Amino acid sequence: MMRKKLKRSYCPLSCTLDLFGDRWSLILIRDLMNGKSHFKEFMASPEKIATNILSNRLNNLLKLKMIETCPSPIYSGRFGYHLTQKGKSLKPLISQMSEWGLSHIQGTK
Amino acid sequence: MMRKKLKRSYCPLSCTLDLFGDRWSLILIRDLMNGKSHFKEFMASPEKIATNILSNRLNNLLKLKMIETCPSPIYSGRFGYHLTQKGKSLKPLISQMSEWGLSHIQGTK
DNA sequence: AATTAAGACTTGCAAATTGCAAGTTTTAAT
DNA sequence: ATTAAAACTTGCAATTTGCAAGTCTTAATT
Repeated sequence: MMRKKLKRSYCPLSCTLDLFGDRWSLILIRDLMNGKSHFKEFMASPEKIATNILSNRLNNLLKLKMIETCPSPIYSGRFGYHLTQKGKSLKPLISQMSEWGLSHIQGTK
Repeated sequence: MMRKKLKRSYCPLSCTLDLFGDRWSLILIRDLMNGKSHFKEFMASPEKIATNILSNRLNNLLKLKMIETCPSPIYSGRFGYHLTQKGKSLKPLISQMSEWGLSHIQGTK
């Protein structure tokens, strides 16, 4: 599991990091924002997440209500994941972080 | 150590997470932005970072040139840490993350 | 000059998390 | 009825974390 003890303090920054301050959660949110919605699609991203981590992070994001499952329009009987309003609200944060990377890290694109 | 293999991909978001996408680095940056500069001061924050982690993260941030050491104006012979221009450029990101926490996480203040 | 103390780390080690490979299960197409 | 693909789960070794205790400077006190 990702982390059990919630809230190291009442600081909003620290609390946010407690929720998804790991190396993978925001990568998934990015993929969801780019229209991905299936397990296989997340696995295809260049960062190469392991299946157990992917499964764990998706469950965590579900628990946090950042994403929801819905019947897949592609694979009948299966379902896909998509961002909730709460998940979508991370857009500015993702953008900010991407922009920082673009302007401060060599070789990003 | 924090992580050895740099760059899971060339995505600016992923690269940024590779640099300081952990539970502590941004907490330290926050403290530095709030004027803290000594080991002891970082330890006094409510999140209660362990000394080995603190030491490790400070070194990482030094290596990344997000912070610099400088002769301490308080303790002669000692030194303090302070943000470089690059470190200060994280301000919008920290703000964005804090604001998100404030408006989406119960009990933050 | 010797002793004490505070600041800043370092080390050791157990516990938790991560990553990789391999195995399962479920639904769907042939 | 078989085969295949998607979506997980399990096992396990390696890495990272967190806590306690110890060390090493420099600074102040006696």
